[in-house]
Amino acid sequence: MAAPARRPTIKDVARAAQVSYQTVSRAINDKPEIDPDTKRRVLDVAEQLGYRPSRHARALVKPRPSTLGLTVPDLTNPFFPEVVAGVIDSAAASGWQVNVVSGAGGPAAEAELLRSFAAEVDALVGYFNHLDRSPEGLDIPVVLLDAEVPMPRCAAVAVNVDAGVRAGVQHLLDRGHRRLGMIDCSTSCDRHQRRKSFQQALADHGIALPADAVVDSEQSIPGAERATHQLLDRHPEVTAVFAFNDLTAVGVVRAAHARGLRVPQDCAVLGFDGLMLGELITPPLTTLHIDKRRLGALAVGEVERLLAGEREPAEVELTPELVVRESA
Amino acid sequence: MAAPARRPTIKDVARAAQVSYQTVSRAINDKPEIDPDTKRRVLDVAEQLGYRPSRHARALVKPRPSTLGLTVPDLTNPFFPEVVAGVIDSAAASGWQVNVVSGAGGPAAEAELLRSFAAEVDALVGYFNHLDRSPEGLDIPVVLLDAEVPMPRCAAVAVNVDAGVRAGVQHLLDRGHRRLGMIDCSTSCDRHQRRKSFQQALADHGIALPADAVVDSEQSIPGAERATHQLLDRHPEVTAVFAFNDLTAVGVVRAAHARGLRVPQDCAVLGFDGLMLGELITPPLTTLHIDKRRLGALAVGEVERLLAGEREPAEVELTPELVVRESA
DNA sequence: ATGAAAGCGCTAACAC
DNA sequence: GTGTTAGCGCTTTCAT
Repeated sequence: MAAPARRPTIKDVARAAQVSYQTVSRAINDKPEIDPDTKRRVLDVAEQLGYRPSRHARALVKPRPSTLGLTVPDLTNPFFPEVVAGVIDSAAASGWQVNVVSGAGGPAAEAELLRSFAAEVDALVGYFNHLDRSPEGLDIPVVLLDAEVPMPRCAAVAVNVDAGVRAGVQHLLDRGHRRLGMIDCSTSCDRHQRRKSFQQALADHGIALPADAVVDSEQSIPGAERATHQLLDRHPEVTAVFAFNDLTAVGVVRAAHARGLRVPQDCAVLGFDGLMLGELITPPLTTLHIDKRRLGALAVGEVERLLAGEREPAEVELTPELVVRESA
Repeated sequence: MAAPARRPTIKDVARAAQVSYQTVSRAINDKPEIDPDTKRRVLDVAEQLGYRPSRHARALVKPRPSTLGLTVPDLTNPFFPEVVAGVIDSAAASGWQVNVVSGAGGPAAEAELLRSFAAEVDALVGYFNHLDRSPEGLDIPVVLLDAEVPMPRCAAVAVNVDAGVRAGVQHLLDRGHRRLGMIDCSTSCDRHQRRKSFQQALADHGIALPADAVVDSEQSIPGAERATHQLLDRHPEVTAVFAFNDLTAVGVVRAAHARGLRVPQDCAVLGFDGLMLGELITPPLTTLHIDKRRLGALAVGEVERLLAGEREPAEVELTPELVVRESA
C-alpha cells in the first residue's frame, strides 16, 4: 500500500500507457516517427505519473559535457560574486550548468576538494590559490583565473595587474605624490604581482620606496586598518597609499580618518578592483576597475576553446581601467 | 594513429592491466577482496591511462541524490552571495554539489529555466519571484526561500519580516519619531510583507501614516534616491525613513544628504538585511540584521528533511535582529 | 508507426 | 582473489 517511493522510469510509463518503452522515449524526445495520438497519450501518462527522465541515463547514452565546476575563494568578498555571475550567465547561454564550490581551507583541503570535485564536472574554472600549479590526474579542461603560466589542457584568464598598477602609479605621480606606500596581501592569489609591479613602476620613475613602506595585510578591512597604522607610524611622510584592492582601500581610508587625516588632501588612497562598495563610501574610491563579469565570461570562452580541442595553452588578458573618483 | 580521444573506460583499463573489468572496479572502489599487488598494478595503469570513473554510470547503478539546484535573483545584490555561501558550505558538508543559476528574467523565462533546471538536479532551493507558487510537474523537493505557504513536497525557510519590522518601528518610536515614511520595493520577492507589516505596526501604535508616505522604488541605490526625493517632496515633515533593505537605505541616506539633511538628526534611516556595506557608509546603518549564511544552511536542512521522507510542509523561521549603529 | 535488441560505464550478485 | 552475469534508465539501430 505504501507507494514504493521509487521514481517512475520510462518502463513504468510504458506499462501504464500500454506501449513499448521505446515509444515512450520517442514521445518524450519529440521524435517525428510516432502517432500524434499515441504521443499525447504517453505524455499524459508520463505527466500523471510524475515521470522525469534520468539525466544520468541520458548522459550515459549521449555523452556530452554539461557541467562546469567553479571554485572561488570566498563569496563574502564582493569581488567574487560578480565573477561567478559572469561565469553563470555565460555558461547558461551555452547550455552549461555551473557547480560552485567556495573557500577551500588550506592547501591540503583544497587539493582534496579539487580531486573529488573534478570527478563530478566536465571542466573546471576558478581560483586555486594553494594549488602548486599541478592539477595532475584531473585531466579535464582547466581554466585558471589567477595564474600566469598555464599548462597543457589548461588555459588562463588573467588580469593585467602590471598595466593596472602602472596606470595607478602614474595617476598618483600626476597628482604630485612622491612619498608612496602600499598595503599588500600576501595571502591572496596574486603572488605579489601587485607589489612587484608597484615597486618596479616606482623604480622606473626614479622614485624611492623604502622596503618597509610596503606592508602586508590580511585581506579584510580591519586587517587593512591595522596595516595602515603600521605604515603611517613608520612613514608619516607618506601622502598616498596604493591599496591591494578596494576592500583593503576601505580599511586604509578608515585608518587615515582615524588619524585625523583628510582623504585625499592629507593622504590619497587608491583602490583596485572597482567594487560597487567603493562608490558608496566617503570619499568615493579612485580605483582600477576590473570587469569581473567579463572575466567570468572569458573563462567560459576558454573552456569551450579547450573543449573544442585547442591544445596549446593560451592566456587571455583583461586590463584594469583607472576610474578617478575622489580618494586620489 | 590519431588517438580516438575518447575517454578511457573501465574496460580499457582492464584490457591494459590484463584483468577483468570488475577487478578494476574493485581496485578503484577500494574493495577488500582483491590482491594488493593486482590492485596496485591496476591503479597504476588507470592513472597512466588517465582514467576517471563516469559519474553518470555510477549514479545509474547507485542512485543517490547528489546535486542541489540553487536559484537566486541577482548575485550583484550583496544579500544573495552570502545565502549562496551558506547553502554551498552546508551542502558540501553533507556531500551535495550545488548548481547555481541566477537571475531569470521574466515570469515566463523563469518558468522555463526552472523546468529545464529541475531536470538536472535532485532538489531545488531558492527564490522564485515570478513563479506563482506552483512548481507543478517538478516533483523533486523544493525549498522556498521567499515564500510563506509551502505546498506538499515543498518546504520554506522564511524570514520573520513582521517581527523585524515591528522591532524596527519600535526603535524608531523609542527615538521619538512620529512622522515616518517608507521606501518599498514591489518588484522584490517579499510580496509587500514589509509594507504591510510597517503599516500595521504603525496602526497598532496609533501613529498616522499617509498612504503616499510609502513610496515604491526599484531595488537599487539610484532608484531609492529618486524614491526618497519623491517621499520628502510630498512629506517634508518626515523624520525617519524605513528602507526596504540596506541597499535602498544607502540610497535614502544619499538622497537625504543631497537635500542637506543630516542623518540621523534631521532624517533617521533604518535598513533591513544587515549587509557589510551598511557598516561602511557614513553614517553606519542601523538595520535589521538577517543571518544570511544561516538562512542558506537552514534551507539545506529542509532539503534533507524532505528527502528523508517528511511529507508535511514546514516553515522554518529566522528572525531579524536589530543592530543599532548610527543612522537611526 | 511501433516493437525488439544492443549497449552506454559502472556496481553488485553470484560463481569458481 | 578473480571472472561471469545482470541490470541501472535511457537512446539507437534494426526489424516489422
